Amino acid sequence: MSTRVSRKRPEPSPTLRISELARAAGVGIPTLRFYERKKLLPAPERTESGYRLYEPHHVTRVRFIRRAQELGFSLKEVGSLLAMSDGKVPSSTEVERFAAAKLDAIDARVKDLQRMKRAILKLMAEGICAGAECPVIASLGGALATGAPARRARN
Amino acid sequence: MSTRVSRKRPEPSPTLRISELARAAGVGIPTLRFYERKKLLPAPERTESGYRLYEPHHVTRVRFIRRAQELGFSLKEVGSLLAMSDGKVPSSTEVERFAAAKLDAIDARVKDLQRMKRAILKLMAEGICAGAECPVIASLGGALATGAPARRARN
DNA sequence: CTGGGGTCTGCACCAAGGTGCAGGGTCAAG
DNA sequence: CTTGACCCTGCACCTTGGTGCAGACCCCAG
Repeated sequence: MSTRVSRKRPEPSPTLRISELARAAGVGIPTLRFYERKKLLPAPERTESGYRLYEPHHVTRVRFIRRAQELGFSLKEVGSLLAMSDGKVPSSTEVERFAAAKLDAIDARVKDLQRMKRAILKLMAEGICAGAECPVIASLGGALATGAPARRARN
Repeated sequence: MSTRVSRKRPEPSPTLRISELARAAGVGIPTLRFYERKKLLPAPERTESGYRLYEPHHVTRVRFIRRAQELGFSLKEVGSLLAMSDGKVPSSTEVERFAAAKLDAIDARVKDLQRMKRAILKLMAEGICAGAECPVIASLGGALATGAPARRARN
């Protein structure tokens, strides 16, 4: 395994081809091409024959994408985060506004998760609840009796 | 507004028709029919002419679905949570195992979010980082130098 | 120089979670 | 009894985030 780089290329050029990056980052090959189309990965160097040549830090980048996704960020948002970290971003104040917004979003998400956690714990402590009275649902579905905000309504 | 229920129906039957539920819960009408098909909402009563008639607690239920989704639960998972809270669930131990798993998942998510938050704060404190060295990426994308776990690899 | 991997491109397809639209029934008001 | 707002069903379509597949290079070993 991996003897392919073998004695024919002992130079300090630790490039990866797509299958190696895929394996290292734990994703499929089509996914990498997909990320490239979506500009989440830069178009990599190519060999003369057109094979993509990645560098080790791309592994980190791809893993970051996956982790961020698991945290509930869309690929578009991940792209913004990456652009931010790449320093390739419009204005510096914009960076800060974006980052601040992200922080708020994270805090809100954490709070909601903790609310749900408490509700689940309560549920387990009290036994199964009946119908509409369930604390889990009430804790997150509650309109707070402040009337309906009503964000959308089409068709 | 809502004079439709007016003097023609003063009985203690506070039913909602679909547009009212949609408005109250902040979703579109097709979404409600979609949830019904997906068994997230029970098939409601109908009028003689086939109009759906919801009850007030359905508002809570729909709001719960949306909140849970925002927290990163899929509709399938939300369905399990709802089934759990409805008490319509296979075995009681299964409930607990599911709930425990959810709690673990929530904890993990919170931890990652907090990790990302710290990284963003650091990023803001230190100014924009360069390329692969970015603390945001490193904090979440890091393979921990333990070699590649390599979960998937198709095509 | 032939075979078996690996890779390329483009296109089709998938699942989730909806959204929109046509064609038709319902119902209260004017 | 017509009009307009609402509702019904079914079907098509959309976006996101990928997967899979065909057809064709590339490349190294035997």
